[in-house]
Amino acid sequence: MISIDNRSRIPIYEQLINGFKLQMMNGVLLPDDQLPSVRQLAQELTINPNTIQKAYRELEHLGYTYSVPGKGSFVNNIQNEMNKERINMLTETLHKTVQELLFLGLTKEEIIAAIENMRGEHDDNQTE
Amino acid sequence: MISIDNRSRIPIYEQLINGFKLQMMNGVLLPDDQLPSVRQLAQELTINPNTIQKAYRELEHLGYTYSVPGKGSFVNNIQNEMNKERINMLTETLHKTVQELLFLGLTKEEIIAAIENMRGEHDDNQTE
DNA sequence: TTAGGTGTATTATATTATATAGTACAGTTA
DNA sequence: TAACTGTACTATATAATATAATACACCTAA
Repeated sequence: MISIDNRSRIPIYEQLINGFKLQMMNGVLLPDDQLPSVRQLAQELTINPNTIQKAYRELEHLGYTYSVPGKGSFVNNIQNEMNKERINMLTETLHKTVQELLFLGLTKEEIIAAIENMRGEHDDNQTE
Repeated sequence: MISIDNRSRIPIYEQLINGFKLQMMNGVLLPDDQLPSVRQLAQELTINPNTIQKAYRELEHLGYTYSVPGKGSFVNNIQNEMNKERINMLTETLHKTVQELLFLGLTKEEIIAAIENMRGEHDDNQTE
């Protein structure tokens, strides 16, 4: 279930978009899986249906889903492309982060050692 | 000079805060250095003095600066603490980024290789 | 065929954060 | 004294966001 933080600066509709994107990336939502209906999700999360609608409209516009009036909203088959895009984003973040750590005095060796010591688990947090 | 992006979602006053923080971290602004006056900076950046004031108020509240009415705003002597805090933030970002890259199928070796190949320069971009 | 589900569109309103505008006052300094 | 500093205050404007209330067309199962 997607969780909403009402106190976040990120708008609700954008939290929804991010949440669904994550679920697609992580295989929780597979191609042609149906998303919750606008009204149902609105009721579950206690937010306005128009806000859900806005998120769904944007998800479809971004190519992540397709909507069939009268039936529902469904996941598009673009997992590979999404992963590539995501990897590009993360690689860029990695680059900037390492650059600044280097500037602050850490050495490459220290940074690499930190990575070596990481466990292989996945952290399912939402970007703030 | 601090640059402002009027199209960013980050409010101007927060861009100012981030900009000054960066200048302190990078040694551009040293302890007891004077910040530009509210009115002068407002004129240079073509933004309202109240917006500058808000940023300065927040910077002081966060402990990064101290203000003397009639004299000006000055940098506090907390460089070391700031660097430590910044390193902690960056390390956490590094951790999350690597975790997600691992989840997406990259190997530790690939990630480390990417870091090895980085140049040691510093990228002075502002967080989006 | 009908009832109840689906997405979609529209208009109006409220709320909040942000930014601007204008003014004022007290302290500092040359 | 004049011109600079920070600071405070009220008012207004604007944009983004969220809610509210309808309405319509489509689909599906009873």
